[in-house]
Order: sequence, then structure tokens, then C-alpha cells
Amino acid sequence: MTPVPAASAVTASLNDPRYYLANFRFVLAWVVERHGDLLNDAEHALVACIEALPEAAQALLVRMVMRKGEHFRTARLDYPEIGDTEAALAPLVEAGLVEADPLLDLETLFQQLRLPELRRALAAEIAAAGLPAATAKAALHEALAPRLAEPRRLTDWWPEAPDRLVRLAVMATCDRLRLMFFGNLRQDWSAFVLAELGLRHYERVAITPDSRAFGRREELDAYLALHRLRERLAAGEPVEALHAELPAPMADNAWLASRHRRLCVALGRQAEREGQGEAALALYRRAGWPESASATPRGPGTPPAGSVEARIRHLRLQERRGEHAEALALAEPLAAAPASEEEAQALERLVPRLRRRLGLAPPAARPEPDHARWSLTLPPGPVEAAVRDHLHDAAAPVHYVENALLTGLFGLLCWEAIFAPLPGAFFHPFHQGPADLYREDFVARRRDRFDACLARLDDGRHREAIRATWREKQGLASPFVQWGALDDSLLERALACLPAADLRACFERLLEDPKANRAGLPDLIQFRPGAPAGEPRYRLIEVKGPGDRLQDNQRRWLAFFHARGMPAVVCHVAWQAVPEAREDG
DNA sequence: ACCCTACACTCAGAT
DNA sequence: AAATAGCGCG
DNA sequence: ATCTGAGTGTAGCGCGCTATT
Ligand SMILES: [Mn+2]
Ligand SMILES: [Mn+2]
Repeated sequence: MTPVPAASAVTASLNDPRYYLANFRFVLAWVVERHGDLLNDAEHALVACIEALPEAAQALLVRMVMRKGEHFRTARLDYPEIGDTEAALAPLVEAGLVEADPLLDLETLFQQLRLPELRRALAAEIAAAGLPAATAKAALHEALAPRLAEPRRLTDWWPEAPDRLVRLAVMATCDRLRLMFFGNLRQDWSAFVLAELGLRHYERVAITPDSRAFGRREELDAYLALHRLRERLAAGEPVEALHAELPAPMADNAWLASRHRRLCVALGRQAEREGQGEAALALYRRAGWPESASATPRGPGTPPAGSVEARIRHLRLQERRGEHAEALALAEPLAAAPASEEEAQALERLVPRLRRRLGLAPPAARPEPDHARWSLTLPPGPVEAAVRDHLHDAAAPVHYVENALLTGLFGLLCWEAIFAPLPGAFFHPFHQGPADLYREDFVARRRDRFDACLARLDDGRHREAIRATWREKQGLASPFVQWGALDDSLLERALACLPAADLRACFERLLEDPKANRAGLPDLIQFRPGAPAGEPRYRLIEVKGPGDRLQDNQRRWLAFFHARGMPAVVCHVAWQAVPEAREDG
């Protein structure tokens, strides 16, 4: 085991005017050391090439890497700590890391030039198209796009341009390095600065040298391929083209297979919006019943391995298309062995609708909502605060906590299990939580650790354990603890009033499906420390204003509270009529 | 986990 | 021409 | 009237600059 250095120990001091270069070089060294076998020759050569550049050139390269897009006007590359931009640029162009005067399509030209510049550069075209001189940028682009489809260089688009334009040629490789380092593409170079500024604090977790996100180059390639398709989807490209390019899911990597399914669902939803019902169904089928393409369908009574959301969307789309019998034939086996509470809940709504449409006997009537209901009429305002203030009493204080209290207590009690240094869970200094938090086997891999943490609920040790973590880990990023939403008095009231058995039940439920059950908890909690013995010393209150309704995850938590005999109510609010603010007239 | 997540709010359509 | 969205930045 | 699904909006570090409408 080598300890991962604390984030604060690896981030460059902001007193260094080229702090960002120090951070970038830290990543280069880290990747070469730990992921060297995943780099091809060209990538190794690129790293060596960068290291051999003059420092000003390296710094300018990193400035470009950290900025948005690949194209830059040289006038916009003006950095005091770098000095002469042209001098710093020359070695980058020489080495092929930056392309001088690249071909630009019209869209890029419009991004790079300001409107007055475009009017000068394209004066002839604007006149030829008969466009008014004051045409707005978007309208100008739309009007000229058909006539100017051919890419040209800036020196051709606008020979009188006062500066040059360059293109960073290594952005894709830098993204790949970033992906190897972070194990995702949502984190970027700013993680270093935010940590250095003290805006983010991370737990230090020991890791093995071989602990990393990717074991094989093909996995990186697969991640990047899915990511590029997702980007094109977000950019508005029609689904048809993307669907055709969808790669086969990676058979031996459950994480990447799940990312593949999520992309299928996203494509399916867009296909629905585009009116491509058949394509949407095919995508949902692919994500929802992934192994049904092979010749090994699972036996009856076993839920499919695919995405619940994909299956439900498939059924709903079939319903909308009038394919009720086909939908029911798929739905009934699922209802007999749902993969999760979410799926069961969705099918409880779907199957009766389908059966009714087909003239079949409705299934047994669903039980009525079994949570307590209150109704209040209050003066208008933010609805949760209105109810909190209405119910609040010195002897029965109310806190507006939503998910923060129960997930926070869980995160504090189970800190050691969550941040346990398992292989593949932590591999850089900027983890909010373990990388495998939402994977199928997250809990199974840590069962004993979680059991040990929860065992403290059985003899009251949990209180001191939670307080200790609250003190010692204060402010460290955690997927469960929102530090700002808790305070000492809330914590002490919760520890005094929440029975350990109730906490244990909630935490077990969280562990059954951390992703689905981490949300949906009621808005308010009221503590009654002085309640007579035998009466509950807390109650949970979900507030609903006019026009709001319970979400699925809220209903599932309420059903759970009811089944466990835990006090939870839904409080429906109506607004008091406000005396009309009269206008003088 | 800033194309994600969580929650409330809004609208439309079915019953 | 004031308001605003997006970006760059530490 | 009630239920349901789908879509939208807000918020995510905070500040200053700038391009655009
Ligand atoms: Mn709420
Ligand atoms: Mn609510």
C-alpha cells in the first residue's frame, strides 16, 4: 500500500504563477507511472515531447487544454506569466501540438469572431444574401450556412484579420489522460485549484499502486466511444446516426456495460421525442433485456439483468402505440419477479392499465395509500418553511432536512466502510466517494465492514461513533454527508430521539439499494424529546403544497415507514387567501 | 457525478 | 443601453 | 376530481469581464 497523498499535498501553491502547469505535470507523471501500459507509443511520445518543451510553451499548452474548445485567437491567449505568446506558441506549432491557421467551418468561425468582425469579414456574402446590416448573429449564421458550407482558413475567411487563429491538436489525448487519472470525464483540472483554495476537502485513502479505474486500453476506448456518442446526442445530432454507430456493449466489464445501457436509454428517449418509435423500442430492448439477444434467456422467475428504466419505458411506449397485448406479455413476467422496488412500483401502475385495455380482469386492488395525512391552511410562502414554522415549538423543534439527516447519519456511522481502501475504489486524491458506489456489488464487497459499523447501533456505541466522525471528518467530501445541512443541535436531537432500531432499519434499506434509496426522505423531522414513555420521540413530515404530489421514491419510503411502524405523515398545505393588495386608481 | 441529480412546479391527457 | 449568459480564473 | 407521464426550472465556489441582445 502506498498512501494517496492528501489533495492539499499534491496541488500546486497558487503563489506559483504557473501553478496550473505544476498540476498538469503532476498528472502526466502519475499517469505514466501508474497507467503507462495503457498508453500507446504516440501517447508516450507526446508526454516526452511536452516535457521537453520550453516551460513557457508548456504553460501555454496547458492554458489551452484547460479552456473550452480547441480553437483560440492568439489575441485571446494573453498571459502575463507566459509573456510573449508568439514565442511560446512557436515550439508548440513546430512540434505539431498546435495547428496554425486551421480550416474552420462556419460554425467555428462564428464562435471565434465577434459580430462586428463577422460583418466585416463576410460583408460581400451578407450583401449578396440581401441581409440587413443589423442582422443578429444567430440569424446571420442561419442565413449564411447554406452558402458557406466549405471550411476555410481564417486567412481566407478574413485576410485582414488583426491576429492569428490556432487549434490545439492534442485535446483528445489530454482528455484520455484526464480520464485515466480521474476515472471519469466529469472532473477536470479545476479540481486541483478548488482543493488548493480550500473549497473542497477530500478524505485521504490508502490505495494500492495498481488501484486504478481502467485495467485495459480497450476499456478506455469503450468509455471514450460512449462519451463521444453522448456528446453528439447532447449537441442535437439525430438519433438515427448515433444508433447506427452504437458499439457492442463490453461483455466482461459490468460498469461499462451499464454505461452502455444508460446511453441506450438516453438515445431511446430522444428517439421518442423525434417520433422514431421503432428505434426507441429497439434501444430500450437492447438496454432492458440485454441477454435476450443471445440464446440463453434466463429462466422464469429471474429478473433480467438490464436497465429497469429501459424496460418500463419500453412498456409505456408500447402502451402509447396501442400494443397492449405485447406489452402485457412482457410486463407480467416482470411483475412476477421485479428486479427492484422501483420496477414493482411502476408495474403496479402499468399492468392494471394494460389489463383494462384488453378487457381482462383487473388484478387485486392496490391497497390505499397507507400513510397518515394532514391538511393545513397557511399564509403563502415557501411551503416547507411554512409548515416547519407552524409546527415548531421549543419542546418539539422541527428541522427541514430532506435526505440530509438520515443519509448523513448513515454516512457518519459507516464512514470507515464507505472509505475503505478496496481495489478500484480510490485511485486519486480527489474522490468524493468510492468509484464503485453505485455498482451492483458495492455492498457485498464491504458487507463485513458495514455490519461492523451497524453493530454499534445494537449497544448504543453509535452515538459516540457518529459524534466522533462528525468532529474528525468535518468538511471532507462524502457522498452521504452534506456537512452544511447538519449542525450540532440537530445531530444531538437526532441521536437523542431516533431509536437505534429505527436507524438500523433505515440504514439497511439504504444498503439494499444505495442509489435508489438515498433520496425520497421526508422534508421535515420533528423531535419530541419530552414525549411520554412509549410514544415516539420524533416524526417525519413530507410537505406537499397545492399541485404537488408524492414522488415514487417518497412513496416507497413512506410505505417502508408505515410497515415498520415509524411515524411519518404527509402534510398537505392550502394557502390562506391573502387580502387583495389594492392598486390605487 | 454540471447532460447529472434531487426536488417542486406545470401542463396535457386519460378515466 | 441595461441586462444577461457564458466563460475564464484563482 | 384524480391519477399519470412528461417536461421545465433551480441549484450546484464566487467574481469579473465581455459579447450579445
Ligand atoms: Mn422536499
Ligand atoms: Mn415536499
